[in-house]
Amino acid sequence: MEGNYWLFKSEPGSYSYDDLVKDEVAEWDGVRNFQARNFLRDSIKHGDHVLFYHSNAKPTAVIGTALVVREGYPDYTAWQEHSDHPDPKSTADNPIWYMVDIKPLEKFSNHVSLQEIRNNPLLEGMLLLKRGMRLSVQPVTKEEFNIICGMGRS
DNA sequence: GCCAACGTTGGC
DNA sequence: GCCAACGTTGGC
Repeated sequence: MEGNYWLFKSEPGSYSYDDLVKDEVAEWDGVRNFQARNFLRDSIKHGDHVLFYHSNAKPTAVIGTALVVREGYPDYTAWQEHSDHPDPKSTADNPIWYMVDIKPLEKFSNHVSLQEIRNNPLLEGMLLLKRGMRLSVQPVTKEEFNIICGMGRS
């Protein structure tokens, strides 16, 4: 039984890879999309590997990797009225949104930009490259994960 | 259950 | 800042 691989998007202006390094562990809260929620709640397991991607950045790129250290549990920021992502429909008794905890693993010496990913024929199947793909939590294959790690170390 | 309006994401 | 793509909401 082997772990799975994921890509998490974050806008560096709100939470960057360096923030993760500083915090040592991050609660991946604030995801408010049902498809991404299902991954967080049902599929992402302790020990799974994560590509940490900066969206809305210059350039947009995979910055490094992270490790899942806690499996899906209710995103309590949803029922905190003054959090960044309140959702009054979610309650402690009946949570709608979920999150996981991650810790930093490896910061790449070479940030792997979206352009480099596009230019690599081995990665042409990546979900990230699909038109209109906006999922902030998405699966990647082991092969894609390893190829991007290789590019990040070169 | 359809679909128009609206809001958000995210690359450029 | 623009705008295409997509998700969500709500009237009917």
